[in-house]
Amino acid sequence: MTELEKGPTGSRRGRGARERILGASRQLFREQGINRTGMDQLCAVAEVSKRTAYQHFTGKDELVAEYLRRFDPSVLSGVFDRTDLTPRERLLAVFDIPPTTPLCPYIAAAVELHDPQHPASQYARDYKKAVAARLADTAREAGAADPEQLGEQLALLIDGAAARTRVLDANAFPTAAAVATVLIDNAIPTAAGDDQRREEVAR
Amino acid sequence: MTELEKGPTGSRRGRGARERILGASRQLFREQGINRTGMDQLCAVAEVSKRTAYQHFTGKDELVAEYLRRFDPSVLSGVFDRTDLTPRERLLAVFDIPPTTPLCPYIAAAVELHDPQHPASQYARDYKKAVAARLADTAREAGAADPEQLGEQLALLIDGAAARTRVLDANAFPTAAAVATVLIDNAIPTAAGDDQRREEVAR
DNA sequence: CGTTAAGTACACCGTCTTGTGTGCTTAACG
DNA sequence: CGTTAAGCACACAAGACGGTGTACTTAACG
Repeated sequence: MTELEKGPTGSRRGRGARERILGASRQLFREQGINRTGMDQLCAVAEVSKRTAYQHFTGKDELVAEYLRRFDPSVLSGVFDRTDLTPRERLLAVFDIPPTTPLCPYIAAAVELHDPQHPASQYARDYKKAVAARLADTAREAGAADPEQLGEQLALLIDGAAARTRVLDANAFPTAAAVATVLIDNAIPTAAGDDQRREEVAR
Repeated sequence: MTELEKGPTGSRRGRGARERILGASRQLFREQGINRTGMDQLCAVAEVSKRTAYQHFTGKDELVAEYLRRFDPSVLSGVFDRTDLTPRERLLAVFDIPPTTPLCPYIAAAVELHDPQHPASQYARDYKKAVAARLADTAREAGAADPEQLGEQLALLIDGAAARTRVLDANAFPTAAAVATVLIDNAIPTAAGDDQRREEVAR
């Protein structure tokens, strides 16, 4: 509302309520899920009175949507802008996630909220499409025959790795990376011949 | 408890409570999710008194676990046993799901329950591993170079398609099938030469 | 200093949630 | 027919949930 939203001038414990609320959301929604996190607990962790929370957000739904909007998928957004990598390397770097990743809140939100009309669900959809588009752009840059298709395929691999990691409680991104290598090398005409490709497939 | 659990002799409307409860679970957990389905509503749909429900299941948790155990993923279990298909065709048929599929309750349960220790979460893990193993068996039968790896990769594609279909509200299985084709043809030494393979990739 | 906006404390509401306790009816089976 | 187990109706607990009302304090800024 005011232009003083970010960076509480003096964080005398009290002034930066909105940011503290969103910080607590990030922590609790990841640790416990959205539905299992009550507003009471959230406010307690954020060290914010409940009244204040409801002055910043009309309801929990709006808070959830904003939480997703604010979520910075540091891996992806960072990878796409790295100029030290070739486009092909960037496509593969997407699967090189640190093991401490909290795991795709967009999928979690869509499943937990269970309502495609929910603002957060809509945003999750938009975000997923945006990632696929970014991947397609990079694929095009890398000279892929059908960039849109490759982008969609790689996006599917990311989601598959995320979902499988969650269910199995074991990192599935290496498997996804292996598949990605095959797809990329098949889609991009490189100097590498069929022999090398076949070797990478077998690995 | 008794040996009369399945097949109510006379379904005079009243006797087969347990089956009706599980039937209602299948319907409601899919339509609304687990957390958004209360025991009151579930009992109403099942036409069962709440007291009866709690005599069959010690709590909702146990009901959820049993719901997952009973879930018949008709597509997968059917596909693996089809003798009219070659192993390779069976691996691809997995992605040929009817559009009316309710979409992987195992992933949904793992996300909704948000507790890896929950019986249902543990079963989901077991099930996913079993599917990967079945895929690996079929891959071995088809003569794949590294059946375990191919099985794990195909399993990841299935989960990716399921998750992505849920989030985007659009069928992602065709994309997964396209990737599967590439993987399978790369992993299985067939009479088909590299030229044909390259064509399939471009499609 | 005085105004104004931000935040606080805390009680409270209605609703929904899982789960029980009690006493009754009904169907199956020997 | 009489026993036994399955099921039923219904009220009720106890707590979590999202959300509000009210009156108060504090910090920033001109």
